[in-house]
Amino acid sequence: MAATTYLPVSSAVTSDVDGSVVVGMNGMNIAGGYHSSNSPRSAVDTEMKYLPHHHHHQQHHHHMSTSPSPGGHSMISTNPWVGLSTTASDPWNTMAQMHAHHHTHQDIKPITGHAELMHHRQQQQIGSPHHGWHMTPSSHYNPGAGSPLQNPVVNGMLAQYQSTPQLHPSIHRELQSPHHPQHPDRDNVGEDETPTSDDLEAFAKQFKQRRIKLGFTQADVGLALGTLYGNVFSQTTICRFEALQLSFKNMCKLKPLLQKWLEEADSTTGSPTSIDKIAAQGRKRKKRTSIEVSVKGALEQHFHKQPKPSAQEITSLADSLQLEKEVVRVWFCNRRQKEKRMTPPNTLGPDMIDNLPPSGHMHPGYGHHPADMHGSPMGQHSHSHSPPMLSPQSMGHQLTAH
DNA sequence: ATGCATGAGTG
DNA sequence: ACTCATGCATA
Repeated sequence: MAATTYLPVSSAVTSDVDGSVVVGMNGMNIAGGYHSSNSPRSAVDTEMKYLPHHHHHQQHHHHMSTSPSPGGHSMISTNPWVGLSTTASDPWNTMAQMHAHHHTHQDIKPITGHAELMHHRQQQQIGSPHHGWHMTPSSHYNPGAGSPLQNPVVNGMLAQYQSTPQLHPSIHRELQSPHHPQHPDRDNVGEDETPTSDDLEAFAKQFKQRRIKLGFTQADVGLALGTLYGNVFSQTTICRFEALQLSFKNMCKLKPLLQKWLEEADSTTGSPTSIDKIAAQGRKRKKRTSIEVSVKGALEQHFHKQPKPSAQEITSLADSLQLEKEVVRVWFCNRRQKEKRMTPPNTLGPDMIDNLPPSGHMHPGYGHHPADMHGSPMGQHSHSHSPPMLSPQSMGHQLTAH
């Protein structure tokens, strides 16, 4: 069933280039191993206690004033460090005030570091995959480690990258308008400008290869991006980038950063400086609910029939599957997102029968049919060149009419 | 490497 | 209430 547990969630930390770490907590600060010219290694497992007191994170936030908030509250935090009241609301338990949102933060980007080459994971204390509401601050292995990172840039945020929010679905990728501001004299730098799916695929592959050769872990890169530009990313994101498991748009956004990191990384090969650190503080987060395989199968089936079930369908479905409605809702959201990734999942269970087209013959690998559904923009990747990713965003249904 | 989750932004 | 970008916690 559903395991609903709340866990503490990390907090922000400020690491200094020279290895000093400053944690925003009362007398708590942990330091990880530091540099090691080349041999990354540093092991420090710090256990943090969950503090019912959220400090608040900042890390980055940007914001343009021009946000027409419906509520009529446009607030620009002049000082990112000012204590913003964290809406500590438990959507699952005590949902009450949902106003007073000062959206000035996204998910925080905790910095975890160290441990990589080695194979020591000491975490994992959960025996049963469900039940329990514990707030265990401890245990969290830290990926990333002392790696040859370099680059100062600390002190709060400076390079405020444009967060590339969905400005608006104005897509116009390959437009060769006669009036587009391009370089009169092209030598085509081949650097920026919307890459194609193939470019991304190629870059991702190259990136991964270089990264590994340089001896960096995905977590390292994520961290480095933070020290480099002020945008920290998790191991997850880097991993997804490499695996092309992000949306086209997201890939495009990240590429420049990773590209730059790559340049920096191998140009400075041999430069010490490493930072790592971690911190955890808390804010509660619902624990991951494990959905039984059988239930997943059922969800998949419904997904095929109706990718976007109505609120009520969700309710009844949740009821019949004995899951919280919210869990089901989120499941569908995530499932939909998956379909939109560059490397979409092949929705097909080994034996997912039951909805074959009347014609009765599908290829091993796909099945689909009515309903509409866009197609996966990009086939796994069979060189040649996959069809351009279409416009990310508003491609509700765009069949690549060949 | 991924499953489930959070939250900002949008309607 | 949904989409999207992201990530903690896991497997």
